[in-house]
This record gives sequence, structure tokens and C-alpha cells, in this order.
Amino acid sequence: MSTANLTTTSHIVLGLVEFLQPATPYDLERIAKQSVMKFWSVPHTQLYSECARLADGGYLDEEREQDGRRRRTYRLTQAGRKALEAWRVEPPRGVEQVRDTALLKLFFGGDKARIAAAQLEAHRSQLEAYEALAAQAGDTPRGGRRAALEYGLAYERMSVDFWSKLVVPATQRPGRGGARDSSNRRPPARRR
Amino acid sequence: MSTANLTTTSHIVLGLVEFLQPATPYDLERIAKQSVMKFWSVPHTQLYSECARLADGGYLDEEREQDGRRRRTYRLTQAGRKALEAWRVEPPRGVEQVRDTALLKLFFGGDKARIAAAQLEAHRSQLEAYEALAAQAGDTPRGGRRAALEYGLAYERMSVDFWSKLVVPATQRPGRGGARDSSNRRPPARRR
DNA sequence: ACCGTCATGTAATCGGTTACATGATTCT
DNA sequence: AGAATCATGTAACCGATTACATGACGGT
Repeated sequence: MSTANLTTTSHIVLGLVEFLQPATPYDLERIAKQSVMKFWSVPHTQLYSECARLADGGYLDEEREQDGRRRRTYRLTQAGRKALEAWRVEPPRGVEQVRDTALLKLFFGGDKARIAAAQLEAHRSQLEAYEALAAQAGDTPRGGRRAALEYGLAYERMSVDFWSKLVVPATQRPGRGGARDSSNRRPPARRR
Repeated sequence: MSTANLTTTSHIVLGLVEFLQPATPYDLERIAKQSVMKFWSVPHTQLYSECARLADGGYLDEEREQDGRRRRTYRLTQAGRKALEAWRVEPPRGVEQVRDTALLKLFFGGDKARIAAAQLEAHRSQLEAYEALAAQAGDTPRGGRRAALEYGLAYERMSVDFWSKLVVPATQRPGRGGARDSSNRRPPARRR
């Protein structure tokens, strides 16, 4: 691993390590679950293997406990910092593909109403989760994290809107003057 | 491959075959590029290998030319039809993750304005592409295909909107009364 | 007859996922 | 002390991507 065999996962790990170094893979998992993994998850086993890979490539510095759990803790090396910065600075070209299974099934002729109902439910609940996060706005004051969350909100609102228009099969389409109710009103929030 | 080791790719292939059987992998590639692959692409080599796998598993019927290009042409078997239908009917649980690199870089502290500029450009052009497709509305009259396209439009509009709000660094925020121009007006379309 | 590109693949590689494993802590 | 779960991994598998290959066909 001399250069450029760093995957997206690698950079996620680098970014997380930077954020809370020194850190064990387990630490990474904990914060990741509350933040990035909302929109890009990585299984825990890969955090371990990726850290090892990165240490092997000279991007992370590894230190291991001699007793007890024999944890490995990592920090960025100079090379690690550089690699992360290089990746971060370069704006991605082009548009990511959507790769949504629901959309795929829709495309291939799945039952509109059924799919829409399920998706609507799922997106509503995801939206609520984001709104709850946004409500505790203090802890993500003004940064990429906040912006990413706002994207999440916009995305889920769009989704709710889209799917809610499909739940009712479009047999009869109301005339132009009709005060059609296409609001995205959601049912009273359930408490867990 | 007795059951349930069918991946998403498998189902895409099944869906495509159903759509224009009998078909060669090359045929699949051609229509796919104009439709599904806009939002879920599959490299051509995998179309070949996946067809072989599916034929091997009894989902596709394979027939091979003896002369010339020695093409393999495929059609659905009964099992294939069943598998496709089963997949199609079952609404996906939960929400797909976004997995957008631009968002990731934003999250990890990349330069807002630069990323936003690049994304804005990319999404605008994607939006235009979808709009062009939608303009020839005749060929996708009323079905999942049309709905998927509409999702694409909604998605791109949301994206353009989101990123356009980030291109200008939020140093000064206009007062409430200000007639801020946050329209998504795009520059005159370039012709190729 | 030759040449470019069209069409059809094969093979190697590798990251990511899934399944399994085991010693530390904590709780009762 | 024993059970439960927390924490830390290892190993195998496998689909997806990348790189490479080669014979047909169409045009000049």
C-alpha cells in the first residue's frame, strides 16, 4: 500500500481518527454510529482490519496494550494527515448514483402503492430521527457535520414528499382547481 | 445457487431479460445504459458473468450460436420469472443509505464552497439530462420507469437547491427583509 | 486486404460482508 | 461464582471492479 490504494472506507477511518485520536477501533465505532454511519455505515470488523491496513501502510501509528484487553490505539502519522487532507480538499467529480432498491423495484414494475407505503413509513421515521438530532443543535455548531445533517433533512423531506404522492394510486386525478391535500403531515410522533 | 443467493445485480439482470427477451448480455447493456444504469450501473463484464450464473442456477435459459460471434442468448425460465416476481413484490424495509462522497468530504471538513461548486455543476447537468429524457415523454408512458424518472428529477432538484445554498460561504446572512436570490436558475444550456 | 471499432468474453484481484471465536468486565 | 454482555478480533467467502484478450464485422 504505497499510495492511492486508499478506499473511501480508509478515508472515513482517517477522518474519524483525526477527530478523536488517540482512538481504538471500538472508539471509532461508537462515534461513527452516532454520526457518519447514519449515511455511510461500515461494519465493525472492517474498522479493525482497516486500521491495521492503514497502520501497515504508514498512515496510522499503532500502539498496543500489553495487559488486559490488549487494545490497539491509533493516531495519525504525518502521512496520514497528508492523505486525509488531500482527499478532503479534492472535490468529487460528477454525481453519485442513487442505488436505491425501492426505486429499482419501482422501475421494474413492482407494486407502486405497496412500495410507496413502506418507503413513506421508513422515510418519515428517518426524518424524525434527523429532526431530533437537529433539535439538539448545540453540539454540531456550524461545520461540515451540521451541513451534512441539513442534507439529510432535505433528502428525507424530498423522499417523504415523493413517496407520499405514490401511495394513492393515480386513478383519478383531481382537477386543477381542487384544493388537493398533498401535505406531508405526519401522524403524531410515536414515543419509544 | 439453490435459492436466495440472488443479489441485487441478479434481479436487475432478470428484470432486463424479462423486458426484452430473448437477449444477449450485450443487448442488456445497451438498454440498461439508457435506463436503469442512470441510477444503478453494472459493468458489462458482470452482465456476462451474471447471466452465466443465473443460467447455471436455473433462472435463465441459455442458447448459444454455433457460428459467427457465438452469442449466448437468454430467456427467463419459470424459476426466473418466479424469482423476479417475488423480489419485485416484496417492498424493501427501511431506508437506503446515501453514501455520497461529496457529503462525506463535507462532513469531514472539506472546503464547503469548492465542493458545493463542483456538486452544483454536476447536479445541474444531471438534472438537465433527466429533463431532456422527460421531454420525450411518449416512450415511457405511465409506469415504474416514468415514476423512477420523476424521482430522479426530484432528487436532482433537491440537490441543486442544497448545494446552491452552500456555494456562497455563509459569512454574512442577509436580514429577514432582504430579497435574497436563492433561485436555482441555471446558465443557458450548453449544446454538445 | 487491411484496419478500426464492435462485440464478447476470461482471469486476477480485492474490498466488504458474514460467520465464527474468545477473553474481559460487569452485574446479580 | 456464574451469567450476561462488552470488547476485540480472525477467517472464509464472494461479488464487484479492473485489466487484459481476441475474433467478427464494416468500411475504404
